[in-house]
Amino acid sequence: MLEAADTLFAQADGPERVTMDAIAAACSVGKGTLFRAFGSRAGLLDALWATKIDALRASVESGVAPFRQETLPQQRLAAFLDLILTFKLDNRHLIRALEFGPGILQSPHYRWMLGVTAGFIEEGMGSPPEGVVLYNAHTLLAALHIDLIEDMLANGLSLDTIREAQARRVYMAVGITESDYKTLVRT
Amino acid sequence: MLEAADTLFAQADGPERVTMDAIAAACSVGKGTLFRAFGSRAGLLDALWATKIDALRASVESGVAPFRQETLPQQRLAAFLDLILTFKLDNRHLIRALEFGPGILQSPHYRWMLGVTAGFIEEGMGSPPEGVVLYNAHTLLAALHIDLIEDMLANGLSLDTIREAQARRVYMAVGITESDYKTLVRT
DNA sequence: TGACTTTCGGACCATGAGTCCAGATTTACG
DNA sequence: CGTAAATCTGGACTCATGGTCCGAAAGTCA
Repeated sequence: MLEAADTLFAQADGPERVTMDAIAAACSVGKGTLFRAFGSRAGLLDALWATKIDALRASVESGVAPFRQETLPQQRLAAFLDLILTFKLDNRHLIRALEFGPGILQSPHYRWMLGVTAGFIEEGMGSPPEGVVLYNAHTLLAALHIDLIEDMLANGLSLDTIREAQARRVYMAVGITESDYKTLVRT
Repeated sequence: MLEAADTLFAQADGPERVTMDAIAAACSVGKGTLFRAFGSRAGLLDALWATKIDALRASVESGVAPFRQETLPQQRLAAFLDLILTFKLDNRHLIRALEFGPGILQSPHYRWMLGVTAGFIEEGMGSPPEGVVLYNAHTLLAALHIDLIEDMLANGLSLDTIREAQARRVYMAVGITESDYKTLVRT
């Protein structure tokens, strides 16, 4: 049932074009059933997102590949954000639908990403000023808005350029110590 | 006419609650007239935004106060972003309506902000790697999404904390030279 | 088989953006 | 002025879409 919806989103040119009626039809099921199962459009999108994101979650939490404990937090963070980037591009229509609805920031999935990101940042920085960790985590994720990414891609930035700039930014957000920052500002 | 709409947005608790019918009624005008004047809801929002943003535009382009040529680009950028922050908070409902609609990134107003931001960054950095200026400009602005700001405010970060973190980030985006960055990464 | 419960599906409702045209208002002109 | 043409106005109407609801179908048990 989710698969049918997923296919529809993947094929459609815009997420707004995928109506609940269309999804119900694609599942050869009544609209009532669809709504009984997911409660609302948002619920359906959430459920879809959940199935998609489980792979990410698993690889991060089971500490394999670039996420083993020995790897520098900076590198784990960079790898994590890069993973999210490709994930979003792979599911751009679904993600677009999610990010245009209100309340993504409250969604458990976003909250999870935020927590992971903040964790890596905290590991990487010493004891940063109050709020900086959370701010940096939020803004790193904000740089991954699908709309923004696609706009950059459509305006001449290559995916690799974006990747590099993002990595650069990660090191800046995490790798610089407070004292480095202070000497920098003082000049 | 725009004033009436503005008042409605300011009073309503959510921008979705402000319907075109309501605006037409508040203007004591027919819906037809409203649509003839602005073309669509998006057009109306845009027109409203334009009137609001003109003040910002003027102060930045006329080079007064924190925007005189002598001021460091970093400081001008920080001042600019801070201005946008307060501007967005002052007009949160309107801005929310804009940012939830698709295509803000294409809007001339956003493009203007992007240009100004990128200009300051370029002034402040030497000759950064291809695409970094644009990337940094985009992501600095992305950190100002009203939804994000309000979420942070609702989760214990004070406005001053956000301001400080933002300033910090500006200096990192602009103030660090390429060689500083490289020695940093190498460690 | 027959009474009772659960689930299904699509007709139906509510809402809000955008259209359209009959009438009002203004302009043009003799 | 008076009248005809041109323009403008407002709100009734269409249309799309998320969400509800109820009669029917299917399942369950004795």
